[in-house]
Amino acid sequence: MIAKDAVFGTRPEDRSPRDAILQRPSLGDEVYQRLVDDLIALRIPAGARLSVDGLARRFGVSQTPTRAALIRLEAEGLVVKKQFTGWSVAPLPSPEQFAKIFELRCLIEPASAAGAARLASPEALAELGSIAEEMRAMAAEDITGHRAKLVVLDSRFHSAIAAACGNELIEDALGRLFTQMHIFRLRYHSDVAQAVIEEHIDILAAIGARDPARAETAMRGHIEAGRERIEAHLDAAD
Amino acid sequence: MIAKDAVFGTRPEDRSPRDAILQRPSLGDEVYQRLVDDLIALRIPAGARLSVDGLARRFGVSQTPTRAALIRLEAEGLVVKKQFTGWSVAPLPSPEQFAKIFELRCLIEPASAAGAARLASPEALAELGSIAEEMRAMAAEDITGHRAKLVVLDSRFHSAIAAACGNELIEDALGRLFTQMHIFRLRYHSDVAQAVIEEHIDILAAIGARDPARAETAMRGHIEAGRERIEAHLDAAD
DNA sequence: CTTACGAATATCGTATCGGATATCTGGTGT
DNA sequence: ACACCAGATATCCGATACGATATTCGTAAG
Repeated sequence: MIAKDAVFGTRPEDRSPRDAILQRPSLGDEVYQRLVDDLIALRIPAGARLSVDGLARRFGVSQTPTRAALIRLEAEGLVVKKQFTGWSVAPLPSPEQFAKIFELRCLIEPASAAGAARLASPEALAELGSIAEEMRAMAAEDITGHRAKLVVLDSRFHSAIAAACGNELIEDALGRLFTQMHIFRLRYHSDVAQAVIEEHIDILAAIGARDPARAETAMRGHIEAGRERIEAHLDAAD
Repeated sequence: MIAKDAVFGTRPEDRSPRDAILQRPSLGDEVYQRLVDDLIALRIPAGARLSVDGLARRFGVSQTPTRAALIRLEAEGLVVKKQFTGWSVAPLPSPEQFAKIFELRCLIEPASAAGAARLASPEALAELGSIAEEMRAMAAEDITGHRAKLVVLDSRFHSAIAAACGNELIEDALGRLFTQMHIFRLRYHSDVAQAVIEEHIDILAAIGARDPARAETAMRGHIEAGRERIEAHLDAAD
């Protein structure tokens, strides 16, 4: 894998204590992770200035790891740098850019679903099942109260499929898209619809049945339906 | 655009002197560019250690911009970092990884060709034409003498199509793949075949005729033919 | 109200330092 | 001869101080 997806990894706790001793994360990694958390939760507004000095003081570290984190974030498109002006949070994707995200997803994700149907390990299937079940239970209880959490689980579901398809390049490419999409959806208060949960179960059933063709079409329908849901939501007043 | 493709940009000279005064690149950017040039030309072998101190002395800058460049390169997968050990040039892609590159290209590039057929500007068409013509003239003269140059032009041709398709996300995603592929091809002495040049002309004709469907199928055939050519080449002794 | 100038502020990059860790080297014991 | 262990070395990680330069913003003049 070229770049580990630190945003929507399917198992946040997969770094065992034993490994933590052998390879604890660097300070730069920790600053990066905290900034990612803040950014994808919209705790820092789009366009806000991110001064190296201010962030370093806030996190209690020096400028060296802070710069490292910002450079990584810049490479992922979450922040932008302007010469002699500094870093700032990347502007919100416009609806046009959002359409481009869906265009690319629609090229890649049907194939990732088909690949997952062929190659998913039993553990990966269990992971997918638990995410889908968690979303179903949560939505049955109260869909509006778990808005942010459902959006996170939706990203985790798609990331888990990408991770199971056997092609790390596909996983990386989709990971970048999911981050952008996540921020967009939180900002525009785009809920996870009830239909999403049912579509996830359809996709999971096809993958579990080892039916690549059905997984592919289910995923394609899911993405196109999602695009239409969000466009309808954007047309409505906000 | 999220991340400017600094590897196979179609116009290396598009930074006019006027702009250079208004926004000269940072030292980190310059170090990054020089390292990219060295890496994609294989002037630094795969696996070689890249010490921050050594590179800083070599380029006549301090460690700060050198680290910035290495972090960017790491995010693009050209170098890898090991905690407390340092950076080194990323290992060569294995044939399996190479197949995964083609798998992803085959998902995206037919769509980028179709998009270019719909949206390419006259300037973009002229650019594509000049690249295709340059390759044709070069190959007619002596194909083995211009091996490296033809590989570069091939990447530029595909990058120009990606840039013309109207979706920066597609352009970015493909840019990463082209870099990996370029290095792989140079390392394994995989020539640009005569057929490649003719296939490029077919694709260009379909784009120029504003025929998305034909551009899409031509591109798909081109990529699959390329995969088969390289697999045949790998099977042969090296 | 608009424009221009200059001080304050922040960034970019340099230089240097110390602690922590990996790697290499050489010696010792079996 | 080989495995194993300890010390030396090189490098990275991070902190800090400083100068050069660009941006920003308040203020004054037209």
